[in-house]
Amino acid sequence: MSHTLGARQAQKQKTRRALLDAALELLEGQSLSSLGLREVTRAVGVAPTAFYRHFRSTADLGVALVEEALGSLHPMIRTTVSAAGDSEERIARAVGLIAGHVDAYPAHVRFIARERHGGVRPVREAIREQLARFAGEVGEALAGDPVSAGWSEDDRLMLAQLYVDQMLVTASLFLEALEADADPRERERVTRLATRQLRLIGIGRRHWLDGPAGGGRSAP
Amino acid sequence: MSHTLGARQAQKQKTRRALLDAALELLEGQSLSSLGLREVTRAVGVAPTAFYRHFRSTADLGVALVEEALGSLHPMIRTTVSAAGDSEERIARAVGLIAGHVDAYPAHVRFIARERHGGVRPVREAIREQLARFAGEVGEALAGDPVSAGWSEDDRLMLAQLYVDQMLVTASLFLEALEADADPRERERVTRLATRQLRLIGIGRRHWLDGPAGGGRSAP
DNA sequence: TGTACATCAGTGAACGCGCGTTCACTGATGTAC
DNA sequence: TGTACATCAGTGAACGCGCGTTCACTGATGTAC
Repeated sequence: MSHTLGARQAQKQKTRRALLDAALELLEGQSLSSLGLREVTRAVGVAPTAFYRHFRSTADLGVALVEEALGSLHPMIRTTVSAAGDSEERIARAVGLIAGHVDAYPAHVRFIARERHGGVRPVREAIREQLARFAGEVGEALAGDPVSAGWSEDDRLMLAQLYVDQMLVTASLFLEALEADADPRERERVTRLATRQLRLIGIGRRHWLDGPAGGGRSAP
Repeated sequence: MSHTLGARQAQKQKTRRALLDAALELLEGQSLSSLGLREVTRAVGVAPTAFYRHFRSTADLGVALVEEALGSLHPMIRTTVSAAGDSEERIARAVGLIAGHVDAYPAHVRFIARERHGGVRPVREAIREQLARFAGEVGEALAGDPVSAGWSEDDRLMLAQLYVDQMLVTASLFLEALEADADPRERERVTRLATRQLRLIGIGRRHWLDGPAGGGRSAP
């Protein structure tokens, strides 16, 4: 609360926000690699040249969107993974959190899903970096979980990456359900599917160290 | 062998192939939604208007690429899932097949990964359709596997979708390893990771019907 | 508090360029007799 | 086999349009004294 933004800075932030929001909306129907700078400024109602006061290019704007879309997820990760309750409760909570996040930020979710393998390298790299951080955090959280006690760091990270990818797959199924039709049964179907997939992974997790050699090399 | 293509038809096919190949190559550095018709024809060396003799639009060309990229995968699916050998051998073979496919058709793999959630709806839908067919085939193959004997149709499909998504995740990791650097250790790392993830899923699969209620609701 | 000067977010005209699409065409290939 | 006509893959000129980027600018906000 020490220094209030000057009127100039405040206005600049406002324009920047408007550019980011307009871009995110335009990206519902196209990829970042085809998003035009003039499209964005037109949507906001400023001159095309104003864009350069905020971003070097649309790729640069894309990187800013990555930070925004994935940065807000970190608190959620903690809540999801390290929460209390038995296995079944935790799965239900995780799936519910994913569904809720998709409802709250559909454009962010679509952006990440679309640009993760999209045509703009710096954006792909920013997403990869953020997802790697996520996986690292999930891996740490798993260390504090009795179910994966005694696992090697390596094994925890392997499972963490499986969870992160599974989270993205599920989120994008919820997104499809959200936009394709208003049929609430589709949403229910995705919940059921994701729940059972997490359940199967959870079972694999509980038996990971069984068998003669451990580390998943269990007997037939 | 009944009717050889006339010279005209043969030439047309040749141009069509050239357009598809050129597009696929141009798509290594961008998304379909920013691919220009003139770009493609320029790369092939024909007039822009020639494009219309083969495709209505670049989106239409994209749909053709989907059929090509995913159609060729069906035989591989059978080989992967329903093959003989113990669990560990089958996992090794599956991971090897994925790595080999990425080596053989990197552009196809990138195209599917990129456009699965890309900005061109008809292409997304074609990919979704093909992947659903895959999951169906994998589900059928699982029916003939003693490890998932007694599973409901629904459970088999759940696992099949998990496998298909996992296959795509793994393929795109191999692709990154292929293009990012020539370091063969990266490839080895991906092989190790994918192998262990499949192992964990396999363990979950073997214990799916354990426990009091079955269907994955195993006791803590 | 008032004044003089500096900063800088946003403007608007201008540029050269590549885009998708239209149209009438050419000339090799195919077909009917 | 030879001839006359039909088909149609690919051409090339032309169109209007929106693009990214440059530049000198304006005028409100900020700062120094």
